[in-house]
Amino acid sequence: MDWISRFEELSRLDDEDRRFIERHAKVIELAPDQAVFAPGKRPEAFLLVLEGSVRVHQFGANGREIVLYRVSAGESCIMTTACLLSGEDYLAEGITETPVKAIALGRAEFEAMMARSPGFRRLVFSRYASRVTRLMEVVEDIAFERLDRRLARKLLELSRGAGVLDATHQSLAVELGTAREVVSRQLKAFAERGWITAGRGQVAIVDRTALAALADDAAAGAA
Amino acid sequence: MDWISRFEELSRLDDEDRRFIERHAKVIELAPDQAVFAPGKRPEAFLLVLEGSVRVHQFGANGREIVLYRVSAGESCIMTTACLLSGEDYLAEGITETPVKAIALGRAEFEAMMARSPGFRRLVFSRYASRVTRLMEVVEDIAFERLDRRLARKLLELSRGAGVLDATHQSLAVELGTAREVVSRQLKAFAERGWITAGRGQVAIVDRTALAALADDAAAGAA
DNA sequence: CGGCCGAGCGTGACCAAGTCACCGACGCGG
DNA sequence: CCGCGTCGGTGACTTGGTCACGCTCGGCCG
Repeated sequence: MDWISRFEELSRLDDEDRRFIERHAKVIELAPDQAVFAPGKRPEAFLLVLEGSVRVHQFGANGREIVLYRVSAGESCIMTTACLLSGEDYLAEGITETPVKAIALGRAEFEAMMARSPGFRRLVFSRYASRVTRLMEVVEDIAFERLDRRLARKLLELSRGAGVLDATHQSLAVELGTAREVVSRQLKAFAERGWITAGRGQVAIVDRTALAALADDAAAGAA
Repeated sequence: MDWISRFEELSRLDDEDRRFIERHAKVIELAPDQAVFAPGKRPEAFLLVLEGSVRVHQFGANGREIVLYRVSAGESCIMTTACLLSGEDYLAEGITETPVKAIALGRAEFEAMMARSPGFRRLVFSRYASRVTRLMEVVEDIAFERLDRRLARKLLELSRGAGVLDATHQSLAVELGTAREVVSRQLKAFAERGWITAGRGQVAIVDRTALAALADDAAAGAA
């Protein structure tokens, strides 16, 4: 039970607060591709992810879908926290991408921690704040950025330095909140320029610098 | 100094907490069209709006702009709170639309209130949560909805029952995060169907039910 | 009073993105 | 080996965004 020491903010709490958490928090484990929460449901507990990552999706009326953000190790999900504290229902859906280990703190225990521990409050709020700014970045992205730049960025982000990336055109479309055909066309254009090569269910990054140039280029439309 | 009684959550605090706020909060007044906060700046205080409303804008690289939400009487701004608590800079800009009266609580006093008063914590969090869900609705809107429906909704929302609405095509474009020409075209289409009539700087709603039908129609594409 | 200028609007041409319909290729299980 | 489901490719068309204009109204200044 040394998960507390893995998180800076938690390990900085005083001993009493730490013991309180250790006594009242449950560690839960989830398989991949499971729904952590879903639209219309009410949250039960405050969640802090210890291992793995959770993808948060928003659905549109027409069946389209977009990934809003991910919650990874050391982070808590604002959706859960927000709904827990305000009593609203979820609007989005959370799905585990990997096996996930998390600690869950019931509503009453969460409120008790908020009352007693300044460090815990700071932890909750700072997580909260960075999610809000992240959401605003998503708005900026879909409202103002061109799709080729967004796709280039996403490819670099998801490949995380690896040369090959497992993703279907459909899953990339969901990441960007667009349609599969659009992704197919853009990937084809990238392939024709020699920046990537495409395989069934995977994309190989060939010219990382070219992609990065497109993604970063502040002036947008040169080349 | 009876502004406390105007807000349910505030008036439900115990006497001691109320007095603490009364002693430490400053009431500030702002003229219309003034910047309350702007990108790159650091927040100084927690703000709760008593009268008037503040528009929160996000800017894109290419000069385009979108209205994320408004903060009106009885509400607090999550941007301010989030940045105050996490130490991040603003990403958006807040502009008063009307004369605004608000109470400001310094950082230290805000943290003290968070520490001592469960009711105050509930107030802050519930505001916070409803903003997050609002932001997610914005994402859904721009990512998945057709522009004609969004414009119809916005016209109904801004007219608030009145028959005539003061707004330039440009200001409507900013509300929706699109370009002026696009708004002009849509308004022309609405006018041709006899739903509105357009004047310089104003739009008169003629057929409210037709607009509402377009806005609400879940199946989207009939007619 | 006339002329100027800036804000607001109209428009056509073009490009980017989303939608629809349909097809072919691959892979897996029966 | 066949059938079926997932994945990807493609053309035709609509919607939305960009660019480059030009017009008009209203106020202001000389």
